[in-house]
Amino acid sequence: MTVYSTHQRAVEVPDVVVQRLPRYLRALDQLTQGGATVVSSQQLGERLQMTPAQIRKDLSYFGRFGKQGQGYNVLSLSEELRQILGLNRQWRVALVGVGRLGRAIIGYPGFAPEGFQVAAAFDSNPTHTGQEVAGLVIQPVAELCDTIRRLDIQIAIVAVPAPVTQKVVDLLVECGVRAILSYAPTTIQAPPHVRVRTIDPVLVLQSMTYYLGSVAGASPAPVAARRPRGGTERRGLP
Amino acid sequence: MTVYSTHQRAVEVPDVVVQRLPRYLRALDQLTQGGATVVSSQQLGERLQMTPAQIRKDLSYFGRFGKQGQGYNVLSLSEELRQILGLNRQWRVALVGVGRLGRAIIGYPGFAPEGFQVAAAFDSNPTHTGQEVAGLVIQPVAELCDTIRRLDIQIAIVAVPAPVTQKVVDLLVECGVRAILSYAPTTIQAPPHVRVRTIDPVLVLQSMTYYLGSVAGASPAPVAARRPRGGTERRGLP
DNA sequence: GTTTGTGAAGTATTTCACAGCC
DNA sequence: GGCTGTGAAATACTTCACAAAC
Repeated sequence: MTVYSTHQRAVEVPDVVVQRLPRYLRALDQLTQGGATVVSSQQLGERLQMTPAQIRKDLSYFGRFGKQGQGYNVLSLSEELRQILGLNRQWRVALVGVGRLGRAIIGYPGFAPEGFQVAAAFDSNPTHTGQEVAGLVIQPVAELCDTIRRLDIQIAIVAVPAPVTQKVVDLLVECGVRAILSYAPTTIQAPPHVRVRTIDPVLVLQSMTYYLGSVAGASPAPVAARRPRGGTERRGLP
Repeated sequence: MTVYSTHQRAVEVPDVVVQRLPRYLRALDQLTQGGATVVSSQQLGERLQMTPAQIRKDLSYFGRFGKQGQGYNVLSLSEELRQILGLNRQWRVALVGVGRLGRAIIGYPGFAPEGFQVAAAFDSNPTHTGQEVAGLVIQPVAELCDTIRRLDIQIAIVAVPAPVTQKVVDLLVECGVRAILSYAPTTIQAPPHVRVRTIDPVLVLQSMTYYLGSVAGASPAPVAARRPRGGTERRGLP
């Protein structure tokens, strides 16, 4: 997976860069739908609220996809990105925890069109197991490893209560899962060969209130000076 | 909101630092529950998978909360952080979009204990408006500004389809909302005095597959060398 | 004229390492 | 002995700016 540039020097791609690639891909898909065939880093930057230089630099980690004086071919660049990200295949995903949140995840229509198929769902609660949710029979956690290996599942989504999250993660790792998306509001430990990312809306809200000032309805002034960097923050163009 | 250090020099607190504070707070709350009264940056770091130096540096933006040779008082540090983040009050939150996802958000039990009360819900679909969900009557979007101003709401959660997201955001901004948490898979524009953060599980999955390699069941090797930085990634201690 | 790809420069963020204190 | 707070050093990331290509 280490990328070699034109000059055959091994270059570690920063994770921040990898995290931006899907956003480029999405913008390109929208452009395709809009009928565009070519796009410049400038145009892409306007759409994504980031600098053209950053887009060019990011893409240059992986190859030379553009044409000077013209820009990037929308279709071929999106094909390249899909290739780089490993998205030109289906990924089967296991869901652990089929409570309120887990059910919302199973029912979320955004995964399938992008090639992520929730192929198995597990819960430890015997009242849930055996139930069918969105065409999936909830299995007991005891069957987790068997099913994950049988279906060659490498990605898991965890939506269990915080106190049991680490145990579930340990089990998933043991069964061979290599990427985990957790919705549990807790820190997770995993060996370095397993990628873990957490989605936690409360943490997001709790950091945004910092900028609101705690006095109700007062002091809208001092916020303007502060500018965000990176992440999912929006950016002003210079 | 600009913070003055001991020496009265104005210091801009980096947003990455602000984003980590809620994680410290959560760890401290867990420690309290476990009966701990004092904690060192070392112990906190182990719990949160980050370096002690980073924790100390982060906290030092806001004051001197620790005691040499001893560590931090768990209770008073968590009180300080709550103060800094503006969390020692209730925040009323507006929800826009009461489809499948919006309903899951209304029903999510994690907000209230942290002081975030979903106080109003809106939808443009007349079949939804008037309905009661979790004790909240869904209002038409036409009433959005009135209600937001009447309830002095400064935070909104947006769970509408991508194509209408920008329009909803513009409206919210116009009504005086200053922080927006969006679940829509699309880039959002907002003036600099409005904080915007997006939660997008598909983007997360799409960047994780990069590290999996696209060959099914093969090449588990090259991943180990790559190390994450910041964000919600876990970190190995040196 | 336009736009890419990229070293070099400029920022931002993290980590080191140690004086000072308990 | 242990631990914080913090300048300084190291590293990571972004932006600049321009030669080369169309």
